[in-house]
Amino acid sequence: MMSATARPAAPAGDLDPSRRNNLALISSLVHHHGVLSRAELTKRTGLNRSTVGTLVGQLVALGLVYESAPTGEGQVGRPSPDVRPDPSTAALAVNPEVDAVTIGLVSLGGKVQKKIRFATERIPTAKEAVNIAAAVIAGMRSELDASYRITGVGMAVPGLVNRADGVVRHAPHLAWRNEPVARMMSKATGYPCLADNDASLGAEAELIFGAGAGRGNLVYLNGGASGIGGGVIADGALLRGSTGYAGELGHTFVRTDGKDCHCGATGCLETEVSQSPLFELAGLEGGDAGQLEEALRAKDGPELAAEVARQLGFLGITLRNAVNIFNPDTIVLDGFLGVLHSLSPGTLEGLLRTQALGGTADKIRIHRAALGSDLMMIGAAELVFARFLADPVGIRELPGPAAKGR
Amino acid sequence: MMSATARPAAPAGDLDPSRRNNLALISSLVHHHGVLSRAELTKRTGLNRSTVGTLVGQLVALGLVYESAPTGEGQVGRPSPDVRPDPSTAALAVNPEVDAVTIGLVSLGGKVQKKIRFATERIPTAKEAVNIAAAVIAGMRSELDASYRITGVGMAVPGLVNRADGVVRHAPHLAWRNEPVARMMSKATGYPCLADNDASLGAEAELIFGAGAGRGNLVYLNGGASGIGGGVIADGALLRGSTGYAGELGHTFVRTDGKDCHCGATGCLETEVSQSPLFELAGLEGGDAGQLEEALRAKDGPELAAEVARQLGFLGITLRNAVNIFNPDTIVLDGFLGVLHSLSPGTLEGLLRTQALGGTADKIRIHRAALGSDLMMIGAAELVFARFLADPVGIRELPGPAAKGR
DNA sequence: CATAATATGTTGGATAGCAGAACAATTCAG
DNA sequence: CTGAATTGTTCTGCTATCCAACATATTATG
Repeated sequence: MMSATARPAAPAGDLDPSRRNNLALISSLVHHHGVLSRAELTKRTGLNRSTVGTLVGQLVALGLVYESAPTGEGQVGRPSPDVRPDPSTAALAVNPEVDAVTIGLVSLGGKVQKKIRFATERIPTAKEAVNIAAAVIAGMRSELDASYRITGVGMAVPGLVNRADGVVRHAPHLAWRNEPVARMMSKATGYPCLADNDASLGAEAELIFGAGAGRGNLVYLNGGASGIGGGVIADGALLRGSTGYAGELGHTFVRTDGKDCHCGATGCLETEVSQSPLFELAGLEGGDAGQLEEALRAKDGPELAAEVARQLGFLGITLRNAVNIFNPDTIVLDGFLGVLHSLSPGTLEGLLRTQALGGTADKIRIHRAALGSDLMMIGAAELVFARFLADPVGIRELPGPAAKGR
Repeated sequence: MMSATARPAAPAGDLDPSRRNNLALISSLVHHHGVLSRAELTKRTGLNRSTVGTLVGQLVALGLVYESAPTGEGQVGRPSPDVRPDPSTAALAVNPEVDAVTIGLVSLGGKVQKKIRFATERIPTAKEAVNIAAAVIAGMRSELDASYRITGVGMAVPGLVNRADGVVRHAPHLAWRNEPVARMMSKATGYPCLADNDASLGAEAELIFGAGAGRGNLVYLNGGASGIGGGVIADGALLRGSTGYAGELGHTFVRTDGKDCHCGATGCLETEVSQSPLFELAGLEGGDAGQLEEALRAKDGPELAAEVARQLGFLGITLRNAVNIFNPDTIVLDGFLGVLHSLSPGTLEGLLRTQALGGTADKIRIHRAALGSDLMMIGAAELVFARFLADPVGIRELPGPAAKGR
């Protein structure tokens, strides 16, 4: 059996493409849903009972899922065993930031098993970030070898990243340029490694496990110390673009005669909307979004209200553009953008209702990010899982250290 | 053999999904390329020679393609017969505008066989547009029945259209609201009918047959009497959005304190960039983009240059946003936007080079639309073909008049 | 508490679609 | 005219799936 999916026959990984396809389908369903009975799997895939049986059996043998005793829920008929993602299959996640490198261990199913934040005194270079991550991973090594099957390392980097080759083209706040971080990380850890933009991965994580679960059109905006990052899920798939740099909503034009932005343009969202004036008004030196919100809620006043309104106005322009362009069902705001939104609930919704086209704005749900600080870990791990789940049997050909030239 | 593509098993149209998939693959390849030898088909699909043989045979029997004598090109070995789209399989295309309704006959392979522009004195209502089109089609009926197999009618409407149900939610320049045009057209003609936004269809047509052929990331902008429409191809697929209204780049924010737009917002591209001042400067009362360009080229002067620069500046802001968000490889400008661009070549490229992120702007090609006035016909027909090619065997279940309630 | 009804896992053919091998056809090179 | 190269054609075998019959486990019913 052979079904040529699109391009010159995918390098047949030993298995019939039909089988590979169906294996990937089932393992992805289980991974994304957490628990799914075999009966539900047959319904969702449309495959025959007997076929699902053999497929699940194969996945169990591969260590991707396991079957557990049916949770008798009072249904008539023979109970169907629960199929769950096998948490011993896992991926490592790395997220370099301005002031820290965070390393995580995420198991299949999207659960963060471990998270280590390594604070740095200075902004880490690419080499330093890789070394820190590699050292932490080396420390976990015996535990990993004993209890987990590590499928690879995923990196979430705040900047322009080419997912295909794992090169960071430019990460302005980290001052990285043309750093082949995936290759470096592979060499340092021995695991295959993939990298992508942090906000893109955040968007995917929110789509699969978070606020946008089940929705196919999601706009994700994250506000942090390193500016505003954006990721877009359009019609169920992450927007990548021709060279992989799509989704940079932080540089949407929002103001005529605005300030100069480091990107070369003027009037970018990122120059008008930032967290530093908020931290100042809150009387804080630094901290995370939660601390910021707490401090701001305590300190009320016209000055604060004006600043919040000003920033929300510019954010609203960006969202109005995004709604007209993407027609999303869900908008997810993370970091201090989520704080802004919750300080003045309804404001953004109101702006969209009057300014966006087609009167479809009423149906858009604006959420704060649901996954919190685990988001980047889950997103980065998903980078690895996605590739793994697409072909659970075939020999992985990630740009690992053992990979032959290409 | 069965491969569950994604959702609850596609309603098996009688045929094994694997076979259906491969048939669709081959017919699409032939449709998009025009001519393809059987040997090339085996290479592109990765399927076995023998399999391609049976598949092509089946498509010939279905009347989708035909094989013709090999064009001996001096290649060693047995010549491979050419496979071409069968032009007797065709679709009808309808494009209502402010001042006319255009009806076309487009055959498989994207060739416009016939095009009739029916000028109207007033802006047509939805009912009038449908009646005009139905009358023209009725006039062609005997010819159609004799020489063509019509697979359906596609409509390209300047406004927000829901492709799924063929309802025009709002077409401001036509003053249509919630018009179920697909259903109306089906009833009037007896053919299954589909409808979508004109610019979206233009983008698809340019992707498949025009300036963006082969590229997967394309931003299409069309400037006409009815404002500025946009369509985006992201990673090979048209951007649709949750309710099908994505791509409205004409309402990108480009100016603080700009004029009010009919959409409810201020400072939209469409309010700042329009063709009427250009026609005034050219001393024309009306006409198409070609006439406008000719007149403007004859009439030089600082006033004109200033207006062109002003409009290009705002267009540049929109493109800069679009480049940051979509990271496209191709930008296609149609209508008077194409004229603007060609009057001052290099201006937009320069703006993007300095203002867009990541230094990838150099690789972006900015084109004028290649397909000219046939564009909407081809795009609208493609709407029908796409559905037909996806399952050439299965009984079509378009919302035709014979379709049972749903 | 036994039996019926229902839903689901399991097993053994049957079928559809594709690959592969052997052979035939057609062209170019000398 | 012969050999090499390429591709169409035919036939056989394999694989993944579906289908039908049966087995199993639970709830509903008297």
